[in-house]
Amino acid sequence: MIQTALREIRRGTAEIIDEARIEILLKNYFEKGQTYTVKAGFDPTAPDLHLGHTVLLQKLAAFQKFGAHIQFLIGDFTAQIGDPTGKSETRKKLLPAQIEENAQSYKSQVFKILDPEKTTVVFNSEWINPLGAAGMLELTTTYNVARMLERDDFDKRHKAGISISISEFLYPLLQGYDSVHLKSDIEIGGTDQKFNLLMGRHLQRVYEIGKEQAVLMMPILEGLDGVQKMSKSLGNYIAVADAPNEMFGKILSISDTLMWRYYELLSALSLDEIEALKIGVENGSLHPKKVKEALALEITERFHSRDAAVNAQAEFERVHAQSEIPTEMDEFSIEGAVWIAKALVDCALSPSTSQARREIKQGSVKIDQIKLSDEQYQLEVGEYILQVGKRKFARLKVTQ
RNA sequence: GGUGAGAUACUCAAGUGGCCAACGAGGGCAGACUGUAAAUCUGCUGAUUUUUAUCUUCGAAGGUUCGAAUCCUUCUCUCACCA
Repeated sequence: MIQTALREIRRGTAEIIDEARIEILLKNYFEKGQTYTVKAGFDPTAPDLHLGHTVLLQKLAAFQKFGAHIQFLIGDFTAQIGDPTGKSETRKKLLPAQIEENAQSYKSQVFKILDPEKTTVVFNSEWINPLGAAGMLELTTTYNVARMLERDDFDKRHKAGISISISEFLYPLLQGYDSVHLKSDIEIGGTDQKFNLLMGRHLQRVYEIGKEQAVLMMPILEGLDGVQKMSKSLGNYIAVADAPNEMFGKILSISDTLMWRYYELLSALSLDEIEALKIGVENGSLHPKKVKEALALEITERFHSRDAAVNAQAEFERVHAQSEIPTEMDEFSIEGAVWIAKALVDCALSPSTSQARREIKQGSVKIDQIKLSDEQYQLEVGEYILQVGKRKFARLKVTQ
């Protein structure tokens, strides 16, 4: 039992520090019913969550199955400093109103994954504000500059002569102090958080709270391209708020290799179930596409509903397998006969008429399912279904 | 503060007076093949209904020239070494 739980906990992790401690916590839970706390901190800087963020949530949900109570920490105080992790320059400060708004957005999203009964949402300003100047000063005596500069990103910036604000030195200290205040048993975070996570252990020792948190680090989820990390700025992300059809389609478009990665980090299936799928694909009894569809269904259902997911699948089948048109698409209306390239731009199917002409030349434009080759084509009054490539559709009404 | 090097399209990167809307690679888009997978092959990848054309673009602003990404001046920023 403990071993099964431990396997699930270990699943997909990049690194675990003090695994023995986790094992003891699990043992106490299974034998004596004792619960323990798992802390995870979130910067309320990014209101739109994508699947990359949910990797951590998924792990927290796994912990909840094995007796953990989650301390879902929203770093409203620390957000005022800005986490220096991975940044090459000092971050801009966030306004309190923005922080509040982002925090609310987080709360509404995370309970799609976490069990609210076993979760406490906390804000670190609650205990950092009362700390005051004296407490803050005390905190700073626990660490020194040389060790702070050992940290990779600080080191690079320091050597390159790029400014590091003193307040940024406080960030890891405060994050660590959160663990002191919350008396966390375990803290989880991304691999890039290692330094900050270890600070929690350090400070728990210094402040003598009688335990040192175990640390569990999750890898960064790759985006749709399978190479770079999932991020909004790279455009390779699946947002938690994506419409069901879009979400389903995006998941189905990932590569087979990446699919297993997503299974490992995002699926709620157990390791044994995933292993069974893998074997099925390898011996040919399962088609990889079916397996990917199952994943797409699971994830779409998680953020929407069973019905929405099933519909998305049916829709996908219609549009792509049978190359029919989707049931729903954006509708546009234009007055008077219009040049096709212009119409494509107006329907947001092409970014420019030049691009539209190229697309026509390459045979990717279809009107009512018929390929168009004449780039001078004029659309007369009537209703048309325009298509560019395989996935962009629009319904256009040309009026007098 | 001193000296030197550099800034070219989404990214890297060639181009040192006209053949430059700018080589090449990556990325992206599209077509073929497929399972909207991967791999592979092909085309496209500043804008514009003048499309074997026109306009705008090579850090910014001026200047030289019939003609400038390329030469000159000033400015802004980045990097390296020294202090």
